[in-house]
Amino acid sequence: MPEGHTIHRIARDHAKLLVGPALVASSPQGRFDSSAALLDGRRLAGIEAYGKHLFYDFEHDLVLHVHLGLFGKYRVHRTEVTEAPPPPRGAVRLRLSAPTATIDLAGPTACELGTPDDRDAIVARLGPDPLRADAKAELAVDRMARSRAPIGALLLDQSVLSGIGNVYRAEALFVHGLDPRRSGRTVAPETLTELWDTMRTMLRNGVKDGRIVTVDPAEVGVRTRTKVPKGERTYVYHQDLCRRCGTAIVHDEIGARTCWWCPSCQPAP
DNA sequence: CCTCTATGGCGAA
DNA sequence: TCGCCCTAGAGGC
Repeated sequence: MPEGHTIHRIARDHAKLLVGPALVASSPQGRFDSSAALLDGRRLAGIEAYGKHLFYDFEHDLVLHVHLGLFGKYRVHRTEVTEAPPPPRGAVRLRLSAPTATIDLAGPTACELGTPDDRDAIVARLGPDPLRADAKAELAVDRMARSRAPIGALLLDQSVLSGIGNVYRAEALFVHGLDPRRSGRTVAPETLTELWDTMRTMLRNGVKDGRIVTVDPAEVGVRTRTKVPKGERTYVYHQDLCRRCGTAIVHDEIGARTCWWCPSCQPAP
């Protein structure tokens, strides 16, 4: 489920559950044993989300870096103070417990302990994240405006901007009528700025809703995004027919992932 | 039971 | 560009 919206939501939720008390850390699966031992008994000062990366700031300059990748997932268990968390289900790499909450992490691409310097090095490789208040949109717009690469590949390039994944890229390009194969430098900078704004709005909605819904609810005949039925939440991503004009959706490999678009609403360059 | 898929990213060629 | 890593859930038999 993880594009940037998921990551920022996790940062917010986990901070509420875990910041403050000394935590109990373990690796039920065993693959994070020695690092979990280092975390055990420490307090969490805060959590930062940057693009699709999570940084858990523990006391004494210990930073837990988590990247969910394609398969990574968290499960959250709320408990009474006197109640033990349920036994871990499946391959749980890391379990962190506060008195009233436990989080289980399974299947992450990255789960590693490091220093604030390590964190800075990772962030330095990332383009601006539309969900962050400190994001400089011009950096991403300039990169795209100069690039010969397809715009569909640029949106997935985390060094250009961070947090966009395969669903949001297809949907944002649809909204602006852009064929994903168009080279970045053929797109007007003003359009690229509008594209950035669209992605930021989509991501913010995703944080709020806890899911990706990019269609206008009115177009589907419901009042709110959360009422849009499954399978009707995107215009072109994984669709057979364009939800706006009915044209058959086409798809192709762009930026190493399958991209869907409407050949009518997003005319070829 | 098996096979397939997925909103990601890395390092080796 | 390709292979590979990581896991859960859905669907087929």
